[in-house]
Amino acid sequence: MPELPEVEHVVRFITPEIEGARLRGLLPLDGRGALVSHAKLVRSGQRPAALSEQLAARRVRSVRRRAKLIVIELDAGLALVIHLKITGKLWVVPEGRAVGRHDRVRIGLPRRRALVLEDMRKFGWIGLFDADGLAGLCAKLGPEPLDDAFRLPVWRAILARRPKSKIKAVLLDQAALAGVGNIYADEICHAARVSPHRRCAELAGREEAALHRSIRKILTRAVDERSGAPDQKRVGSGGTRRDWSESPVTIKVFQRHGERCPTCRRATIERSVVGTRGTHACPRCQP
DNA sequence: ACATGCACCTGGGAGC
DNA sequence: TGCTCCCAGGTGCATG
Repeated sequence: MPELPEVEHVVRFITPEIEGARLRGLLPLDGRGALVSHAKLVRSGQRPAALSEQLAARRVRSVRRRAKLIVIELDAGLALVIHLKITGKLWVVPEGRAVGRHDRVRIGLPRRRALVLEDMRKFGWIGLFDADGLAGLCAKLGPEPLDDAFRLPVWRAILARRPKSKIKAVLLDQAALAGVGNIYADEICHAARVSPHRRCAELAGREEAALHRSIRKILTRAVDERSGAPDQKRVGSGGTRRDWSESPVTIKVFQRHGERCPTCRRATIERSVVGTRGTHACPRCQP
C-alpha cells in the first residue's frame, strides 16, 4: 500500500492521536510477554526489552514523513522511525483490544491506548535513533517531490545522472527521488504520456518537463484525495488485490491491464515488467 | 560506478 | 473442495 501519499495520510491520521503523548514502552503481544513478533522488526539493533525501556516516559514532540518513513520525534533528541514497507499499517487502538495475528509491536500510549504496527509480510520495521542515526537513514534519500525545491532543473539533473536507466526505474529509486512507488510510478508515466520503458537519455525536453509536472500533479492529487478519507480502512491494503480501487484515489492504469484506457478510450492497457515490478501502460498514449 | 535481479515473508486469487 | 502456481503496493544486497 504505502507510497508517499499513503504515508502522508498515516502521519496526518496519527498526529493528533499521539502528539504530546508520553509513551509507556512496548506492551506485550502475548501471554508470555513477547514485546515484538520477530527479532528483525527492530532495525536499530536494541533488544526489545532495551528498546521498551528507552521509549518509556519519552514524550512525542511531533510526527512527520520523510520519503516513505514515518518519523516520530521524541524528546531527548531521539526519533522513533517506522517503515510500513508493503503491507504495514499503523493504528491507535484501545489497549484492551485483542492482539491481531499480524500485529508486530504495540507501543503504550496514555489513557490505556496503544500504537500498533500490523504487517502481514514482516517487511516493515521500527527503529529508535539519535540525530546521527536518523541523518544516516535520510542521507541516502533523494529529494522530496512535493518540496518547493524540487524544480525542473533538479529533475533534469536526476535524469542526466541515470541516462541508461528506464524512466520507471528512476522514479522507483528512492536515492534518486523519494516517495514514489509502483502504483504512482505507472500513474505518473501515464499522465506524462511517456512509456515506462523509455531510457532517460532518450527523453525529449518536453517529456522531461511533462514527467516533472506529472510527478507533482499525481502525488498532490493523491495526498488531497487521501485527506478526505476518515481512516486507513478507506485507503486500501485490506488484503485483497486492488483494494486501492476502494480508496478515493483516482487510478487510471495500475493493475488495469485488459481494460480500455480511460484517457484515449481506444487502446487496451497492457502489462509488462520493469525490473521485477509489474508495469501498466497504454500503448497508444505512452509511445 | 552503475544496472539488474533476486531474497526477504505471508497470503490471496486464478486455474485446474 | 483442494491443490498448485503466480502475483503482490518496498527495499538491500549480491552479482555482472
